[in-house]
Formats: sequence, C-alpha cells, structure tokens
Amino acid sequence: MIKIFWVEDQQHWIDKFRPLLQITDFSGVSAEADNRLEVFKQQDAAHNRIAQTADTDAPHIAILDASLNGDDDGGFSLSKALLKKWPALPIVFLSEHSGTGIEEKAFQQGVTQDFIAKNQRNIEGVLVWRIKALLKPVLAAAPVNRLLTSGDLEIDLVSWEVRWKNNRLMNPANPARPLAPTPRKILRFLVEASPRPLTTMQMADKLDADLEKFSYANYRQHIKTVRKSLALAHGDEAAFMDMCRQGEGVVTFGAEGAYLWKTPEQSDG
Amino acid sequence: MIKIFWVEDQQHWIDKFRPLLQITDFSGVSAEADNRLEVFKQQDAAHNRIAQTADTDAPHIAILDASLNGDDDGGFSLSKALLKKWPALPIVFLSEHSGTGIEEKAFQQGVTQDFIAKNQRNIEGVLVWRIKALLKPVLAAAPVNRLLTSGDLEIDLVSWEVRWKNNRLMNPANPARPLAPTPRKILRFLVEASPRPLTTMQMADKLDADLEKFSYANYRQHIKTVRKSLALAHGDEAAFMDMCRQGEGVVTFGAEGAYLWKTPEQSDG
DNA sequence: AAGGCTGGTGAAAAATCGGTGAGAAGAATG
DNA sequence: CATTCTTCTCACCGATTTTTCACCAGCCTT
Repeated sequence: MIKIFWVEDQQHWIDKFRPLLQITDFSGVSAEADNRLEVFKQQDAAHNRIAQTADTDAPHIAILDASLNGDDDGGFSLSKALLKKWPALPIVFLSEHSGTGIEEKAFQQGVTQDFIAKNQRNIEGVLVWRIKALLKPVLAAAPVNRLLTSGDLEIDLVSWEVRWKNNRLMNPANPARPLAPTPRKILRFLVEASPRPLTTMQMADKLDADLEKFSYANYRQHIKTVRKSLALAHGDEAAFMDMCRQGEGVVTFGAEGAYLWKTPEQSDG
Repeated sequence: MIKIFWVEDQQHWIDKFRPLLQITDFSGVSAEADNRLEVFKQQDAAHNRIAQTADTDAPHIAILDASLNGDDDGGFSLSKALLKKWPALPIVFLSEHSGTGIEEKAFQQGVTQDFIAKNQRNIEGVLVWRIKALLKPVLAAAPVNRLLTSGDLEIDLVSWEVRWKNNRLMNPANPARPLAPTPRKILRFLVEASPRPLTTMQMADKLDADLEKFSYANYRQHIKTVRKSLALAHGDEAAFMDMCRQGEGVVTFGAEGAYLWKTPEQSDG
C-alpha cells in the first residue's frame, strides 16, 4: 500500500488516472494493491493537509499538476511546502505541456524529480513506470536518499530520527525522550549546509519560523540543546564540548551568530 | 567542466547535440563551459573505454541511445557495465520513441534515471534541464568549493577557511582559534582588489562598517593581525615581515593609509 | 629638527558566547 | 474543560573573544 498525495484541478484527469493509481502495485510485489490516494482540487486544501499531517505520516510520493486553477505557480508553492516538511519525498509534476518554461523552472528550482506530459502516447504506462522508478529507492530495504549521514551521524529524513555513533540522540532534559523537534531540525540543516555556516536569519528561514520571534538567543539555546544531546550520545560530555571548541562538531563560527557543522573525524571505537 | 560519456550511433543526432552539450554550463556557475565529451558510435568502443577508464576518472553523467545499430539491448548492456563500475553514475536514455516497451524495460530494470524522447518539442531545452537536474546532487556531493586563490593563499568563500601553503590561518592571539572575522574579511577584500590598493575609506566601505568608527588606526591594527597570522602560517615570522617590506604579501602602499595584496612568488617548498 | 607616516604595545570598550532559571506556549491526558 | 507535561522563548550573568583606541618609537621627507 502506497500513500499518494495528488493535486489536480481538473476532474477529467482525476477520473482518468484514479483507478490506475488506486490499484497499481508500485512495490512490484503483488498484482494489485489498494493504495491510499489523497486527491486535492484546491491549493488551499492541499496546503492545509500538509500542515496538519504528522511528520511521521509522510506520503510516499506526491503528484502535482503544475498549474492549478490558473495559478501557474500553484504546483511550485505546494512542492516547496512538501519538500520542507519531507525533504526526501519524491515529487512528480504532471502537466499538459512539456518542453515549456514551466518544465524548465521546475527543474531549475529543484522542486521536482520528474515532469510528465499528460498528452502523450501510453500515458498510463509512462506514469506507472516512472512512479515505480521513483519509488524504488524509497521502498527498498536500504533506502538511498532518505538517510543523511555525516561521519558517525545519521539523520533519517523521513522519520527525523537522529543517531550518533548508533546511539539515538536523546533529550538532555529528559534522557528517556527523543531530542525535541526544533533542535533536531537545526542539526539537520546544519549538517545539510555544511561546510557553510548558518546565521540566525538563515536558520530562521529554514525553520520556517517567525523572523520576529526566532532570535539569536533562541538559536543559541537550541544549539546548546543539540550539543548536549550529542555529548550524551558521545559518552564523555566534556570531551565533546572540547571537540566543538577545537573546531569539530557543532562549531561556533565567530560572527553574526552563525554556527556550522564540521564532521568530526570518524569514531575511534 | 563536466565529463560526459555519450553513446549514439547516428551521426545526425551527434551533430545536433554536440555543440549544445559542449558549451552548456551544467554546474550553473558560469555562462559557458567547455565540457569533456566522449562520444562513441560503437558499442564495443564504449565498452572498452569503460574497462580502461580509471575508477577515479569517472564521467559525471552518461547519455545512452537505447538501441544501438539495431541492437535494442545495446543501451542496456552499456548501462549495466557503467553502473557496475560507478554505481552512483546518473544515466539518461535518449530514444526515438517514448512510451514503448523499451522505456518500460529501462525503468523496470533500474538502468536509467531518465528516459528522454528525441522527437519532442524543444528537445534541446528539455535535455539540458533534465541533465542539470540529475547532476545537481552529484555536484553537491563533491562541492566545487568556490575558492579564491592567489599563489599559495586559498580563501574558501563558503566555509570562510583561509589557508596559506596548506596551513590554516589562525588567530595570532590564540593559535587554537581561527582568524577573527574582520581580519579575515580584510584579507579577502585585499586579495580580491589585488593588484589595486585599498584605502581606509574603501575598506570601510567594503566592510560595511561605520565610517565614523572605522579609522585608519583601526585598519592598521587589523592589517597587523593579518600579517601576524600569515607569518605564523608561513613559518618564519621575521622572514614574512621582510617579504612584506620587499613588496610581496600585505604591502604598505605609502599614501592615504592604503594597503595592497601582492601575490608572493610561489612557495619554494 | 619638525611633521607625517608606519609599526608596536597594552588596555578599554564592545560584541559574542555559554550557562541558568523562570515564564509562555503548546500538546497530551484525564 | 482543567491539568500535566513538554517544548520553546526570554532576560540576565559572567567569561571570553574581538574590536577600538591612545600612546610611543623609528623612519623618511621637508
């Protein structure tokens, strides 16, 4: 069973593809499947759904119509919202026309993995093949791009779980609980941006936070949490802090309240 | 510069795409590039090339015609050989016909990332966009760090690390810490402006500093820090100072409190 | 020799950084 | 709906780092 997030404003396309998407077994195991389709005809509805869905209940793939109800940017804004929430989510654009500026823009901005023209020979077949191809790494036992790794650090981009030397990162305030969401995200963005440092402003942007609210003091606070959590997983707390001071791990950048992630040398144990 | 491995048995397609692939800058840095194209019209030649190429000299992307000289499986066997040698290599199939069994088979066997029909509107554009999209993660993984170099000096504009003869420039006041932000910026602007000297005013402007606050004394102080830092990395402190006096390195310009960066002769070691 | 420019020194001022604890906001539970 | 627990925000302190500034000495030109 595959969860499909589908946005399409024209009913006849929905009618045409729904049965196909519903029962095709994209995992290639059985002949038929019963996929969970979520179809949206309105941009707002789709946006709301993204905002309300839990991080862990990610769809497996999103299929977006490029232009929604006359808004040529409809698909773009949705795609960005989706990627912000689930960075590893595969996204396909469906459009009436290929080879146009929309296709170019979509690829340039990196908001889509594939761009499929609706009006082409054997569109049903093409759609299924390409979706299967995109789902393959997601469904595979050893997912390729759902894991972000940097030395001994592993971040699962789907479940947002973070491991350091195979220890799950815990909340320093309560070691029985996992690391809180914001520090977890901050760590992820730092790793992703590495070796580029991220200033308060840039981080606020990534976090989709209110720029008025997300202050430098704030950033620092979260950094502290991240460091403490890493230190706990590292074993020796003081040693980890020293490492940061030496320029490895979560490093103070020295200006504009920026921090940066520098992969520490591989573990010795 | 991108290395492209291209197999196409029909001359007219080669003629059509070669100039495009040759000069398109896929990395998105500059307007034009000079890519390294390797074109093969025969399967055997391509196979030989794969076998003989060093692992480290991997192409960045492969473009394969699906059917070669009547052999419908030609692209497949090549693709498998390529993936065996370089598992992460992005591969694009180019074909006369899309929506056929060949496309299905290519996706099913996972031998290609994309399948592009040659006969479509704006094929040049489509080809470029899609190749760019495929190259994006590859180029991101092996970052083409924007380096500002001048002789033995390297300034990494991304991570802001500065190296001099492969030694990281350190804060003279505390050799365990990196060079402080302002001296770092000053060094950068001097190198950028070289061989033009920068007066106090010009530097204040570049630093976006308060013109009331940034005085000549100030500038001099930072210059001193920069020199000391370079001297430390240089090894012999006195020797570096001498060099500056001789007119190489960070040179006193002689009027209006200006300094200038003059690339020292390449290191002797 | 006087005056401007340059480089050295040390200390004050400002900015940054990390720690702590209290309160606000939000989510989960009964 | 109230209660409890968790997460996030904020203000303040002290330590450290970075930047600014004042003062002195040598060198060169006038």
